[in-house]
Amino acid sequence: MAEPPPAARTDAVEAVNDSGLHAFTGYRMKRAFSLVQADLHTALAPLGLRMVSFSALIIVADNPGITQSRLAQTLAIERSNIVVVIDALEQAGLLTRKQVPHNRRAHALRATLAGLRMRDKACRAVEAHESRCFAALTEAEHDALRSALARLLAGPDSG
Amino acid sequence: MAEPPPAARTDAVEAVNDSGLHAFTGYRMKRAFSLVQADLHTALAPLGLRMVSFSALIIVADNPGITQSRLAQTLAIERSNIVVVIDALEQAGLLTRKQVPHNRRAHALRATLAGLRMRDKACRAVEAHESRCFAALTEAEHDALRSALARLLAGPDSG
DNA sequence: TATTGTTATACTCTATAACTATA
DNA sequence: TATAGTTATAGAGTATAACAATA
Repeated sequence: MAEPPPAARTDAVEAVNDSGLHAFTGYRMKRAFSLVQADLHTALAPLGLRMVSFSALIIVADNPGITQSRLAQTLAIERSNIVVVIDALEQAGLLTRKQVPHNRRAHALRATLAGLRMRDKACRAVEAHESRCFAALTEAEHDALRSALARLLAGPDSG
Repeated sequence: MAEPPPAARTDAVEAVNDSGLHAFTGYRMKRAFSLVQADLHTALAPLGLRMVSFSALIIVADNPGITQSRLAQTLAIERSNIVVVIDALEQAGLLTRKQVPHNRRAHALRATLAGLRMRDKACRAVEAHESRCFAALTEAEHDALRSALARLLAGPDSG
């Protein structure tokens, strides 16, 4: 290890040692996700979508007739918190809420034509965002990241 | 792939297709981090620490005399938001705020003896938490995850 | 004029409890 | 009794603006 150059003595306030924190994988996940999240927010904002409404739109588009409870369960958010998300998507004309014939409690969600188009447009925007965010990774690194995350999500009792 | 067992026919409401969402690495990061975050919260709660106060305690312990601004910068949070975190750690007797001799604006933060002990105890708890959370990964997978995250944090112009 | 710590504020995200209408 | 949707609310986390003291 070389000494720091003399020029750095006056203004280099001494680098902060954050190695203790970065030793934890969870902390790295937090910081990395924070970067991705910020860029995604920027990518979706012009479309009038937030992360959760984007996620909901995709699930509804791919699962016509899904109920709010099932949607909430799929997104791992509370039933009560999905309401305003669906409200916004419905008011934007991107999906419809209809009574289920044989269960008048449940509401069947379906993407409208505008919703399907928005889904496609948003997916293209998010794909571009991911290309930007993960550009520092090689294909192999990206694949390794994706499969490690999948393994975590599958749980400890799965291989 | 085997067919699902007949017993599942009646109650299996039809599996939800969430492949469109999981195609996005960012979504996997969100879900995986959410799991880790919840477990970490549980691990730190008995010690009276939150994630941000744990992080702050580590940085202060490893960087005696650091100012609040430098700490906030290191943790990538706003200066204004670090105040209550430091307040809590100070009131818990885990660190001290002292005037810096040649700059009466700045406050030098130092961990107390109790703070250093709490840091050690909390680190052991978090290490146990990470062992639990990442138990599904092989050593190689965990390393790949850590290095991919480090690459993301280093930015696109560093490889 | 710029920086450090601070306060106030607001907005998002998330979690819980409780209500209604159905089943 | 349990479920689906809803409302209200409270707690974190986060971001901005503005101020006093100091440089």
